[in-house]
Amino acid sequence: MESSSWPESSPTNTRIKAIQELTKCGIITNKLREMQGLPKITVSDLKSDNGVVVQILGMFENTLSILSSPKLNETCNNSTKDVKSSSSGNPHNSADSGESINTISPKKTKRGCYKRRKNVSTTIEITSNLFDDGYAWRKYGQKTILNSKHQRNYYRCSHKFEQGCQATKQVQKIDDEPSKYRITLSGLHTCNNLLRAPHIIVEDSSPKDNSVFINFETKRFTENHKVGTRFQSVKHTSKESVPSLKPLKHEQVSSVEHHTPWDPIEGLSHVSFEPMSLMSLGFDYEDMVLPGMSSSTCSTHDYKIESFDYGDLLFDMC
DNA sequence: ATGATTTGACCACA
DNA sequence: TGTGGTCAAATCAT
Repeated sequence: MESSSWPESSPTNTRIKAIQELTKCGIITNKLREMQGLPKITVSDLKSDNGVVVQILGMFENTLSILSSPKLNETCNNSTKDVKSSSSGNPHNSADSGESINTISPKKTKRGCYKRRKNVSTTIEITSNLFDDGYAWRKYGQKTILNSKHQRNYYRCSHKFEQGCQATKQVQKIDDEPSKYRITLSGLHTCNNLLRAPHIIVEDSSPKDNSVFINFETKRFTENHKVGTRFQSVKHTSKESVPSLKPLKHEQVSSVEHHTPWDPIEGLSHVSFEPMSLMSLGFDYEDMVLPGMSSSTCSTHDYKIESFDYGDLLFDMC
């Protein structure tokens, strides 16, 4: 379950440590954002200059190690299926392990036994087409929403079980504007599998992640078959839900009606603006303009609202 | 065979 | 108590 390994359910000390780390991250991230005011930031800037990125990386690693420490898992182990899944690293195996655990804790025999995440970051975007944000999403649910013509689709990060990534995403057509979708991103990607700038993520030894992913429409734009399942859900979603992605020119509008032409940098940074995404990107601006992404294949953002709320902490990324 | 999607069921929260 | 978020078995796709 989503919340099991989240600080919400962790011991106070552990949570405080995590919060401290995240606080530092917020400060450093702000520094980084100030840097973005510069005319141009190159990879070499990011790597050599000031070590900010290195600091961010270190802090996130610290946070993640704190949150994924066995101690923490022990405390969660009693009440969730998430832990058993992540410990096995395989959702299918987890079913088996779940059985055994269930015998210990009868409560877990019940489906849907989980705790909802309340203090997770949420990003709401209104977009007129479904672009790929560089992450691998897996659909886990679809639901009819009251007073809404269209169903809402639920996605989680494909690396949820492998890496305990907590990110989830909801996609729903807007009633008034069926051509547009509201995308709600929840949680931060703690996985290291951002595909958009794979050559940057040199630390990742996984060969599958070293492929450039430019998948705005699975069938038409996927250049690398290894990533064919990325956002595959779009292709398969039924009837009304999420149709094929269409190439559009990009138009980005902030919540204050700020209209700007599509900018690959801006656009992408808004697609995944979580700290982990930013960290994983580590890009040069030129690196952002991927083949096939420039010009007409870019997506349309109309506006978005972002905030990162970690309990007592609020990182306003707007 | 393996992994992704569908869909009914279950539970937390307002 | 109703609604929405998630789980997980069944089904589908590769």
